[in-house]
Amino acid sequence: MSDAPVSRRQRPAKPALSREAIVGAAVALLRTEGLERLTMRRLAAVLDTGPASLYVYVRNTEALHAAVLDELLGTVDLDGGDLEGEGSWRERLHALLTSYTAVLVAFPSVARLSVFTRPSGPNYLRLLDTLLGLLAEGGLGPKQCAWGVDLLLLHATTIAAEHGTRRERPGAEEEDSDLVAALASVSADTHPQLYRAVHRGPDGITGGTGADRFAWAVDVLLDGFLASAGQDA
Amino acid sequence: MSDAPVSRRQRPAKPALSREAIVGAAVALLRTEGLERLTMRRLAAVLDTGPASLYVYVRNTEALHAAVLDELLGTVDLDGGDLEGEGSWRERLHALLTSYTAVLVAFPSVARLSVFTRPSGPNYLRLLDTLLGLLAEGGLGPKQCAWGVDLLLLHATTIAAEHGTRRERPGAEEEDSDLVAALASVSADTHPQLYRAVHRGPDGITGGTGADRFAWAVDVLLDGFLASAGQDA
DNA sequence: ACCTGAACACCGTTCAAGT
DNA sequence: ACCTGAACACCGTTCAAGT
Repeated sequence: MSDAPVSRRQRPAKPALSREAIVGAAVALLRTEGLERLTMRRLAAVLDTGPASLYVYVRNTEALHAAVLDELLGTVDLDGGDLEGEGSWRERLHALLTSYTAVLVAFPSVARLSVFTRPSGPNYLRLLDTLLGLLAEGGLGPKQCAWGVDLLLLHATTIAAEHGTRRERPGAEEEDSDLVAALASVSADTHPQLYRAVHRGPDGITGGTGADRFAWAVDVLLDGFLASAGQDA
Repeated sequence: MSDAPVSRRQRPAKPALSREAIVGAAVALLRTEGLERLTMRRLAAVLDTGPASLYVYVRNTEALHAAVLDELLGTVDLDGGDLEGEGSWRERLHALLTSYTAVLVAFPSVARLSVFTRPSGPNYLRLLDTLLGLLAEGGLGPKQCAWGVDLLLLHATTIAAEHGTRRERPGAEEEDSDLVAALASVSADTHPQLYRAVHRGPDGITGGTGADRFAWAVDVLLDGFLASAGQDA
């Protein structure tokens, strides 16, 4: 019996190819190298095969990326972390969106991807359901809930993409300070409004921390939903 | 005198290389081929030279894209089109943002780019100044104006990117109908909130036209700004 | 200073041929 | 059915050598 060749011991057995194995290896590659380096060719190399073999299981690069996004959405904490169902609907909603952005900020390249990729996997559906429940609990009308969920997620996704990108890519910081420099040298004569908005400290156009501004924006949206509900009653 | 060789007549004179000429050709290439095909190599070919020559004037591909974005922002109508200063601040703001999105929807790939590229050119600064003026006219406080401008532009940019992408790329429509199918088959037992939001017609989660939803979102933001101003007065 | 040929180090995707 | 070698048609960027 047991006549598995010794070579199996020396080099780890080449894992059988499967969609699951491919997506798993893709997520691992994402974690170590980032989405930019998650290419069909590199992935094939990791799996010890040629790129052509992947096309049996994955339609193309875009489909691969979508599968990876689906996978990551499973790590979002839907229960509001520490709160565990405690706290007002507004607090739990803040916690949920913060967890969502945290996941994406950890993978800025995926955040960028997810701005333009509508997932449809089970994790995304569960996220939608939970968010809708919180908004309904807040007393929003059906339309405000249905349309608002999109807006909240869009906002959270974009913020995560921006923040993560700034953190990750040196080029982005350059662009940022290009803008900061341009704002600083704006003249009160030609851009009166902008000049005032720039020179106003923490309430100015460049003021506040990312977290402050994120929380502020979420409340703006929620208050806007509430006001909108009153208008089309 | 006049001893320009006849060959000049037969083949149009090779235009002198310059940053201006390069960006001009880049915009032309963008219009005909889209951002995806606006590569250093193609651009060089159009300019009848090798790719290496472009690096004398443009730092890299990213800088080229940023320059192209700057260029396009110049075509946004800041005066609110038909309104020409008529109408309430809210109406003019809607008109301005609509013009902004229209420009970006016409070039979906640039819209995608501009979600993650903070321009700092004169056209962007003028846009900021005009928006700030409209918000101030609406009676918003300094913080609401300064932070709100970002939010409005972010929203408009993202919507344009999404809408344009859906219009342009067949793959996006596939993703979309993947999601529509997933939503349609959601069970009331496992996803009660989502189930209700799906089966609610025009006010449902997939209801309304893009324009409806865009306008609704802008008003949500504006109402949210107004509510937020009351809170931290 | 400006320009460029040629090279380096990559890509995604397809397809005929193998097992 | 699954897998793959090899090819096709591209990329961005650098650099030594030319003008």
